[in-house]
Amino acid sequence: MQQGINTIVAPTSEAELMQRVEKISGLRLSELASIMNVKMPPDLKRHKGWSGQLIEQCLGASAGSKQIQDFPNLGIELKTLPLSHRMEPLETTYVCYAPLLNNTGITWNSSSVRNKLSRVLWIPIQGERDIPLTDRVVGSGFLWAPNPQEDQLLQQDWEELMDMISLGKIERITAKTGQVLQLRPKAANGQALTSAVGENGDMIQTRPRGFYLRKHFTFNLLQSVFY
DNA sequence: CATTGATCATAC
DNA sequence: GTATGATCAATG
Repeated sequence: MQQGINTIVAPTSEAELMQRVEKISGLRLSELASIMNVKMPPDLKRHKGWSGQLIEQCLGASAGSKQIQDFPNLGIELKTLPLSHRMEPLETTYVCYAPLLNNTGITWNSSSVRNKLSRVLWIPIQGERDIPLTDRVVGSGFLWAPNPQEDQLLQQDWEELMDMISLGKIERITAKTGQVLQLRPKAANGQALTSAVGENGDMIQTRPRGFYLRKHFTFNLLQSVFY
């Protein structure tokens, strides 16, 4: 068994964080779970965030549901990325909860989306469903920050979506809206409701939403990093 | 068969 | 309910 990576202490530097990232690269999820003394679920059907939380623990990310980056002292957000054998993302990437109310005054620069995506540690993980969870291998994690073009695309979509939300057009937003950023339901189930601005500026109840990165966006950033 | 809309676990 | 970690699975 590997030594020295079963830490829960937050990394104090980027170099320290990346050393830990290198140490878990190439390991199967079962090996990682064993090292961390975490029980493995049979699959992800009822444990969708399991691998993400396992990696968090391995790297010493601060747990919890706080609206901050995973490594606040380093300004780095952690995201796992399920990949096919062709190195293509298998899922969209959740970014953050979408504010539906009281969002006047929020700009792209002060938005949660930009804050979360300003610097991301991506950890690729084999994600194909025919590979048993236990055998899926962790890939080489890498640091990424949006380049000017990516930042502009994200800003465009964010502004379009936030405008619609502010103007009471949230029910007109579908997952098709946005080139690289999507707004989709984000809740425990379809019955969950939250307040939002309606068509006439009134208050309506709607499904909570979250921001997600489209797969082609994460695919492209993978390409730019590895080629 | 890719995508959209729905859903699962957990902390507070 | 809000927010974190996400993937599932019905549907077109």
